[in-house]
Amino acid sequence: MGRQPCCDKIGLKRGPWTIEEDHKLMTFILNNGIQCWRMVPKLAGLLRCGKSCRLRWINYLRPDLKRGALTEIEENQIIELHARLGNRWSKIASHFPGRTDNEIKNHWNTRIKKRLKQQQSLVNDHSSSNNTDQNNDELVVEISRPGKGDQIQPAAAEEESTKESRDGQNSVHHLMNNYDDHETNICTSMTDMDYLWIMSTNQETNNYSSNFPSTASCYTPLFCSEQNSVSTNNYHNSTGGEESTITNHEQWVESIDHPMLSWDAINQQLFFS
DNA sequence: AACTCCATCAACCGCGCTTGG
DNA sequence: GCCAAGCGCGGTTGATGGAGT
Repeated sequence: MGRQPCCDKIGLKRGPWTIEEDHKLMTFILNNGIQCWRMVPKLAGLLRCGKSCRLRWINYLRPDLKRGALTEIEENQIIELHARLGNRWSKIASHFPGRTDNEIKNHWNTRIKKRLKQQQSLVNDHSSSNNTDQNNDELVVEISRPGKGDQIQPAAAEEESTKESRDGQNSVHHLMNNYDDHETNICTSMTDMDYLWIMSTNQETNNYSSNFPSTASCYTPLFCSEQNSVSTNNYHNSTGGEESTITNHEQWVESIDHPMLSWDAINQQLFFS
């Protein structure tokens, strides 16, 4: 016999999450951590499948999420990484603490793609006027590549990249050689608090349970970190259809009761009751 | 003011790999 | 070793709000 099915989907809620559901999930995970997503909705009192809970936590509720639009520097780093890694969004996102793969994927599909297209058409115009037969894909990457240490302004970067393309360098190879330098710069915007949070989580496996401190109060300072400040979230009120507003996760954490229930205890309750 | 179009992004779907019985 | 379930990932969809007419 294998395991029990993840969810039967009958009687489970779908669509946008309400503030009540978010609160339940957030409270449960802060109090108990994550050991088994399949059990989370049951134990948290949610009519959602575990997969949906996991997605909501990873993409929206995680306290270490970095909110706000991606900066131009981040955008350029994404372009670099995409040139190296392709559509491996989770790998790309792992280089941006607090950013999710979904966020980066959406940003790529809605903005960067467009930006590259525009740049490519500019390059096409330019190259056709110059009677050159260079590879357009290479040019796109080169134009988008930030200068070392990301200090180069866009116009200067374009000038430099144009110069490089004239020099006939292989851009992807060039990017790979310089990647380590850029990688170290990606994290420079992190605050100490961000760092503490990251140090307390297992970034490789996304496994929060093993390193999750046992009290929610441990996280309160993290929510106060400026870099981590959570923007105002709008929710669709399930009862009235009216939108209600919550400022950030701080309020939730403050409101959380702290009767810690370990996963061991939960397992005992489940399997020995 | 009303309507249409478009951009954005949260959420879902399905596939493939991993893990446990 | 096999098979079924869990999980993570990438692609896609649909709801929403803003801009344009």
